Amino acid sequence: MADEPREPTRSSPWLDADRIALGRSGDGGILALALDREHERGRRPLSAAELPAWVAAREQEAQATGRAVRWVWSSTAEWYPRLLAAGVRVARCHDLRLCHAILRAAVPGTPELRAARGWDGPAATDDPTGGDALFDLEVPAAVRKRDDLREISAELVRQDAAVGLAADPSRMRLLLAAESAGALVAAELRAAGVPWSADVHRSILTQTLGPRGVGGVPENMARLAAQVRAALDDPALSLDSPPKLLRGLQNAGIRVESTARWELAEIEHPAIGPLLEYKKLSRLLTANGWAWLDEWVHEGRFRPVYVPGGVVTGRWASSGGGALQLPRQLRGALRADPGWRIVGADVAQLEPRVLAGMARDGRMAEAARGRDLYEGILATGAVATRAEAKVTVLGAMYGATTGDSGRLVPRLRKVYPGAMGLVDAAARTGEEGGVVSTWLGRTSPGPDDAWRTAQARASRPGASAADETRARRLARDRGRFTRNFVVQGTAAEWALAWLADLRLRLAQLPAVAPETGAPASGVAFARRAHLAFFLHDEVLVHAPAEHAEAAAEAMRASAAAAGRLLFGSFPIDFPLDLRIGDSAEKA
DNA sequence: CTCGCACGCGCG
DNA sequence: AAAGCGCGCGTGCGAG
Repeated sequence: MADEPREPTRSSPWLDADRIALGRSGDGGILALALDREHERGRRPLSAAELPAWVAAREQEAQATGRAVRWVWSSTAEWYPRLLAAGVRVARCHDLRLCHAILRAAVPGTPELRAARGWDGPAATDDPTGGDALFDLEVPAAVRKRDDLREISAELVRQDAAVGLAADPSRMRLLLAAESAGALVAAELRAAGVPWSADVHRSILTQTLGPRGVGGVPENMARLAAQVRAALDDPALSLDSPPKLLRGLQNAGIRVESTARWELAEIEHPAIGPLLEYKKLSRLLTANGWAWLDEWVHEGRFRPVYVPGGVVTGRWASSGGGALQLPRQLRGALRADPGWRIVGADVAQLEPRVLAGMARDGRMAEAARGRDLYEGILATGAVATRAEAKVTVLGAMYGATTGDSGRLVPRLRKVYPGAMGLVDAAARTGEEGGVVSTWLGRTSPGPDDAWRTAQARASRPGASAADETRARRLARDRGRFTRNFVVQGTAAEWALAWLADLRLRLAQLPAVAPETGAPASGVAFARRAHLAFFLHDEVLVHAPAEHAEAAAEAMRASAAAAGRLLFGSFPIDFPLDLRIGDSAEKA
């Protein structure tokens, strides 16, 4: 990837800015330090109470003069919530903790960066209650030390140096800005909350599970459980314990190895139908039932905890609330406030599109242009149906070797040698123990000790056949991981660039009067169109009805901008499925 | 009792 | 229809 042609200078409203570092002084106060503004260099001491207004003033000044500000702080998750709580948004930041992790993996030969203490590990606070641990005594000493303005400045110097040593500094700068913007979005998403109707949620639960009976077991589940027990002639059988259920099934003469749905689905037996239905209801009850509602939804808002950079590939993870696993079944409960709309957009086939862009595969880009990518592949005659096209593309990116998918991948290799060459090469690198990088330079972890040991054991003289088999299996497992890493990770980068651009566009839309503002969220910026949900390749915006069209247009424009920012003039497009409605349900 | 793990299944 | 990537979470259950 590093040998790809360089694009001209990358530029975007969220990239270029003067930097102001925020940290703490020895006595625990806050210090701000302008780094790129000669005329106002120097430390400005601030109290915690003064900080939000001072930051807001700087942001306003930046808006007025066109000289953008980038706030450099130890961790967005630790600094930004208190600003948001005071109604202050910032346009740009540099999240030293997240950027440290990227640079550490991506840029070897930076001993100072690697030796720096306190920059690894999770943020000091991802307190689901939104509490402010920043100035609490309970903040670990290493984190307090990390917030010292001198340490902030020193870390930034180390990071700037590391960027200069990156395989492609321009891409790395873009990645760090995108990662940091994502951290802002994550904090804002939590502050704004997902508009959630507990009434709709409850009615879905009652409709599906039935009313809660005695002992709290919903009636429909109790009825299904009774049917299963009757069909198995096992009146005391527990359906909630996989080992017990497995024994129960086997005792009834059903030959299964596990209680997984895909395995049960193959069995013809009167117990299976109600059992599968029971499992489905049970999942809804335990994951997103009445208890979840009580814990996570308050005053019309679901406030999940997002963890930017929480996945090795650069995707976000979540911690608390399960925001990234919300069942589609409940999408109807995600409802706009009165007078507001939900504007939803998802990217069709994001991963194969970024693959085409990375590989500069003109034929694959052609198949994707202006239409469903799978239809485009179907049109080449490589496969017989759209469904085949889909499983084959997924198989190519995941490393399928068997089944229909694995069987058809070689055909794809013939039609799209460029794209397939890229993922095949990534797999080979992984199998050999190497590291791979995304388009912007996020680098995969290297193999762990167990992996290296297994390979070493298999290659010494007199290695057993079992050693060799195990080593080969681990090598292939790792190859599938690195194969997918480059695609999933680059898709995550595209999505970050999309979010980064979109949040600034939405911030330009006018605010509505307080009385018509989203009443429940209690956050100043929620008086205008704002991001409400993000899920890998999908974004929901909560917008005043009169701004819904403008929000949709902003989403389209941001998607186009993200594509250009990553892939320049290469003709790969990222069409959105857009919808405007009262809820997040797809039509 | 708490903790870690496997399972199963939700999401992309 | 399937078996190939990345996650979080609730549950049951055995180890400490």
